[in-house]
Amino acid sequence: MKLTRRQQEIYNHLHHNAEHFTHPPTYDELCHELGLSSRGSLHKHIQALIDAGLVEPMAGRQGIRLVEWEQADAGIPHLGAIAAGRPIEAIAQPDFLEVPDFMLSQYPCYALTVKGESMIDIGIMDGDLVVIEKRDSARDGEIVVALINNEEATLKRLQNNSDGSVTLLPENSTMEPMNYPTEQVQVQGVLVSLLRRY
Amino acid sequence: MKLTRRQQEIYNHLHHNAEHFTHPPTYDELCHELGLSSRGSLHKHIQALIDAGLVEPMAGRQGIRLVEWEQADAGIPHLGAIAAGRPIEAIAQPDFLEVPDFMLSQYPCYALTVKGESMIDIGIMDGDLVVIEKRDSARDGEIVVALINNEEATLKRLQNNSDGSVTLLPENSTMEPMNYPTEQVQVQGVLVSLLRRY
DNA sequence: ACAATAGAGAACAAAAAGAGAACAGAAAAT
DNA sequence: ATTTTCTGTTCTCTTTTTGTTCTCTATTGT
Repeated sequence: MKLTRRQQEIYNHLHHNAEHFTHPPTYDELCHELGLSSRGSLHKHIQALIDAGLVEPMAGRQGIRLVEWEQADAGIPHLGAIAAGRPIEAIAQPDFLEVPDFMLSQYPCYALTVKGESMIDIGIMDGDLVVIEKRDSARDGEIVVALINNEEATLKRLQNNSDGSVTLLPENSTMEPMNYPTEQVQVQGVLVSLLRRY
Repeated sequence: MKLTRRQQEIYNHLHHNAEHFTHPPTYDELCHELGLSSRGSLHKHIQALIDAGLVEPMAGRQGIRLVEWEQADAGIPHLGAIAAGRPIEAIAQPDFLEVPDFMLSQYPCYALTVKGESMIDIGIMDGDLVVIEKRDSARDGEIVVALINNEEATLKRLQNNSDGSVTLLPENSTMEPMNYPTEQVQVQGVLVSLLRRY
C-alpha cells in the first residue's frame, strides 16, 4: 500500500521522535505537534499507517508504537518479497523458515524473496531466497537491504561516498548505480546467505 | 514517437530531479519548477511523455513517476578469465550437512561444492553448494551431475540427442557445449537446490 | 496561409485533508 | 462506588488539493 504525502510526513515525524518517547504519544499530543486540531483527522492517517504495517496500535488507550522486529525462537521470519515497492516492515505476519545454522550469522536474521534481476551478475536470481542479518548500518561494499524513502526495499551493494551520500550499486551490467542522500536510504540488513530451489 | 523541444526539456527536468523526489511531484509543483502557470499546459506535455512511454501515470491523484530507465543493451559479453575449456570438477563434501526439508527432494540427496564458472549464466557460482538428487538418468534439459569417462564430474544441462549421443551444455556464454557418446557419460544426479554463504 | 507548438485560464470530479461533534471504555480523582 | 477526565474511535460535513478537460490566444517554421 502506498502512503500519501501527509501520511509519509506523519510517519517521518513518528520515526524521528521515536527515540525521545518515554511513553507512546497520545493522539492529542500528536495533533498538537503536527498542527492538527482534530483527533479524527489524525486518526484517519494513523489508520493508514497501521494498514501499511508501519505502526502498531497499542492495547487500550496508550497511543501507538513503531513496529519493531522480534526475534523468533524457531526458524527465521520470511518477510515476503523485496523490491516490491513496500517497506520491509509492511508485512504483517511472516511465516517462518527452518534454515541450517551454517547459513545464518550469529545475529538475528530474516529472509526475503528476491524480485528482479538487479543482482544477476553475482548469481542472485529472481525468486531466490536470501537470508539477511538484521542491521541498521553496513560497511562499504557489503550487500545490503536498503529502504529508500520508506517506500522501496532493494538488495544492492552499498557504497558510502566521501561527501556523505550513498550509492546503491546493482550487480547488473545493464543497470545504473543510484545515488541518494544519506537520510533517504535506510539499511535494514546485510546479505548473509542464499537459498534456491529448482 | 518523437519528442518536441519542450517535451524533451520537461523530461530532462524530471529525470534530473528524479532522485530527489520523496514523493512523485504534483502538477502544481512541476508547474512552479518549470515556470508554467497553467496545469493544463503541463498536462498536455506530460501526456505526450506518457504516450512515449517515458513516464508512468500514477494511480489516484498523486502525480507522475519516471518509468524505470532501461538502457538499450549493447550485449557486451562478460570477459571473465576462463582458461580451462574442460569440464569442471564437483567435489563431494566429506562431512554431513544439515539441510532444511524444503531444500530437498523426496528422494535421497547429496551435496556438492561447485568449482568453476560453467553455469554462471543461471546464477550458479564458484563455491556454491548444490543439493543433488541421486539418480542415474535424467530428462532432457535437466541440470545434472555427469561423470565423464569415470574421471570428471561436472554440473551441466543435459541434452539427449536423437543419434544417441549426449551433449552437456554449460550455462556460460563463453563456453562451448561438449558432445559425448552415451556410454562415456554417466548421470549421477539432478540439481535440486542451491546454498550459498557470503 | 497553414499547421504545429506553446501557454493561459476556466471549469469540473474525485481524492485527500481537516474540523467538529458524539460515544464508549479506561484511568484517575473524589 | 461514583464521578470526572482523558483517550481512542466513529461519524458527518466542509475545505483544499489535484488531475483532467476544455476553449482561447500567441508564437514559430515551412
